[in-house]
Amino acid sequence: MDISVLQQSIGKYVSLSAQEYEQLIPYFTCEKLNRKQLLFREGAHIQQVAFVLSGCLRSYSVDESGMEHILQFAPEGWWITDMLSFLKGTRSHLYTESIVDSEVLLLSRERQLDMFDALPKMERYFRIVTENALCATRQRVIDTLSLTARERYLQFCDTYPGIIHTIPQKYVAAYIGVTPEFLSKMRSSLYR
Amino acid sequence: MDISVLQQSIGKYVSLSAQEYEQLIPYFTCEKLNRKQLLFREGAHIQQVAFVLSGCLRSYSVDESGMEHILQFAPEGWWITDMLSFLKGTRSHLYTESIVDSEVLLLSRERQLDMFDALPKMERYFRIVTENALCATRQRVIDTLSLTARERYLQFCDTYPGIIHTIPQKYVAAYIGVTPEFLSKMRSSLYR
DNA sequence: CGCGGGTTTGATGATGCTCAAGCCCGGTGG
DNA sequence: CCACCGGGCTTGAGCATCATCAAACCCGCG
Repeated sequence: MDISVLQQSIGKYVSLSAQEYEQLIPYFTCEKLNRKQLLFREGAHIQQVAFVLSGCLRSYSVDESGMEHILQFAPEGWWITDMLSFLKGTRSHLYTESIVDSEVLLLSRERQLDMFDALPKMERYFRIVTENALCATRQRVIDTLSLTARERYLQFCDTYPGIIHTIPQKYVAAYIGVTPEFLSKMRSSLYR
Repeated sequence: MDISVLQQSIGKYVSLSAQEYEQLIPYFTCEKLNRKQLLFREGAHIQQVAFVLSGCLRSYSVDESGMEHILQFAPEGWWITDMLSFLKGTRSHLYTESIVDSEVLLLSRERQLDMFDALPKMERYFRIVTENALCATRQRVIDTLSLTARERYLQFCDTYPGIIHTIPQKYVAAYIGVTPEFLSKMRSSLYR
């Protein structure tokens, strides 16, 4: 398996020797996912966090009326899991699904904590990754509070120029918090 | 100054010796804040994170129409700052204000990074605090996507039973994402 | 072909906002 | 003690945004 994507991500924040990278490998397991394959499902205890080597995943919740709401997209180089279930051991309220054929590295919480003791630099790496995720999520809260649906769509196009053309529009709608129908109407009024 | 609130917070996640707690003190500076006093303002480079010893703070943004949107409340025992400016050194888009007379400990990013090297347990502590903050913020995103304004209000009452009666209603409105007028109407229709 | 999922379009309706007025109440000065 | 002020909360009328529901369309795929 080619873990160079992970090495690149780690290398951005801490520097590990070749030997330390070797040491890292046994903590992870690799898994291939097909398009639309579920990695984690609602009701389960999520014990793993996934790092995307290739492809793209999404995590979403389904409300009581059956509507999906997307919490996160995870393209190549991103981490994804249900943090709440992963950290607290509660039952998950999220589904995590592969949008296209993907390859992920899985790391269990237990092994992650062992890793933190064995390789303190990895605790630093995850501290920074978590800080960045917190920033991004806070910005999203601000955006949903202060922007209109139209502005949130434009913001999304700005923030994720890469995936906008590779995923169904209805996923964009489920992320910015509107119905697919309304997104369609916004788009038709924008490009005219 | 009485830093037992901080010790209690740290003690929840890592165990420090009395000597290590002593070692910690010089990293922080203490500051008293009056009601409505601004700690950080928009446009500044936020170099510090604040830990609330007593009182309550809030961080909020002001959109171009002058409306305030509250990102976070920080009662006793909580950390607060503009993560984005604090981490990336960008100019802040947030105001951080003391709601009532408060006492905070300030920690600069520079000193925090020194502290991580001197006391790895504190890096672990902040890793966990950040993980928890990420969980909470993600839950908030889910709630704003899947709940109605009425449900978000009830959720808020549930989540923050303590502060609901100590802060102006308009702050609650600015947090859950409705106008003060509409919150008032929701409340009158709820309690009848 | 025909099927099915995604997207579009249109009519209608609910949710939540804007603006304006009035009220309540604690503080301040005469 | 009262008059007055100002900020926060309430109430109401009218309106904008966005959802719902239903129908049609498009297009890749079996």
